[in-house]
Amino acid sequence: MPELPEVETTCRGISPHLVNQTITQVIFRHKQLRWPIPIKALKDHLIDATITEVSRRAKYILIQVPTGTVVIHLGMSGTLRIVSATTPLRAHDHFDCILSSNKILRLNDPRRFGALLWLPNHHTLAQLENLGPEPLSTEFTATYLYQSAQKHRSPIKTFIMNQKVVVGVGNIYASESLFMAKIHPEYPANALSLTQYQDLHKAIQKVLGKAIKKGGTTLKDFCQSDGKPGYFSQELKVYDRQEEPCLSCQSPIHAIRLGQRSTYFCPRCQPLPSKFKRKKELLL
DNA sequence: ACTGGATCCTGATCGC
DNA sequence: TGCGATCAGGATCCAG
Repeated sequence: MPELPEVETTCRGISPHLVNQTITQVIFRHKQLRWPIPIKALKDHLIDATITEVSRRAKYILIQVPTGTVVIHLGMSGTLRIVSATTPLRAHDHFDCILSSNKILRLNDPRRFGALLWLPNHHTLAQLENLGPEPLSTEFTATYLYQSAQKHRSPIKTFIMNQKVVVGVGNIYASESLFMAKIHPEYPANALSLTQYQDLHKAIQKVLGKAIKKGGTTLKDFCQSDGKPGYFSQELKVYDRQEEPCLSCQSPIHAIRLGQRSTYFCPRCQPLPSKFKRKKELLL
C-alpha cells in the first residue's frame, strides 16, 4: 500500500524502533526484487552497525548507518513491519533485519516490484538522482509546475505522475487532485494556464496533506499486525467510483485508461475543450 | 527531448 | 470448482 502518505507513515512508524539500535543479523530469503539485492554489501555494512536515522525521499525509505544508507522502495505491494522473533513467516517475507532489541524489521513484497539497495556514503544512486521536488516542500510551486509544463504536451495526469516533475503523486492522488482542481485528466500539460496550475498545486498539497494525516491515524498500528487498507475510500471523490454519482454535481463518474493506468474524473466538473478531445480515428 | 507502450511479478476477482 | 482474462496504490526501459 505504498502511496506517499503510507510511505511517510511507515517511516514514522518504524523509525522509533530502529534509531540507535544495532543490527545483529540480516536474513535474505530472495535475491532479487525489482533489481538484484546487493546481499554481500548489505551484510558487510549492516551487521554490527548502529542505525542513526530513518528518513524518506519521494517513495524511498532511507535507513542510515555509519558507512551508508539502506534504500527501500515498496513498489506496488510492499510492506515494512516491526515484528518479533516469534512472528510466523508469511509468503513473500524477503528480508529481515534483526536488531539488538530483538525486534525485527521485516520486508514483505508479493509482486517484488519494490527495491532493496545499498548506497555507500559519498556515492549516488541513479534512482535518487533527477527526482523532482517534494510536493509539500516550498520548492514545489504553481509557477514551477507551469514552467516545467511548457515543453510537455502529454496529458496533465501523466505529467504530474512523472517523478522528474514532482515526486509522490501516485495514481490515486493524481485523479483526486485533478478533480479538486476541476481539470480534465487528458488536458495537455502545456495548454493549462498559470491560474489552473495554481488550483492544481493547491489541490495536490491539500489532498496529499490530508492523506498523510489520515494515513497517520489509520495506520497507527500498522506495525503490529495488519493495518487495513481501504481507509482512503471514505475520502476518495472519484477514484474507483466509476458510474457512481459525482459528489458535487451527481453526474456519473467516468473511467478511462491513461498511460495504462485507471483514471477517474467527472466529465461535468472537469470539462475538456473539444479541441483537445482525442478522435478515435487518430488512435487507430 | 518527449511520448506511449511493454515490462517486471503475484494475487484477487470476475465471467464462463 | 476450475480456468483464463483482466486488473492492481510503481517506475524503468526502449523504440519512434
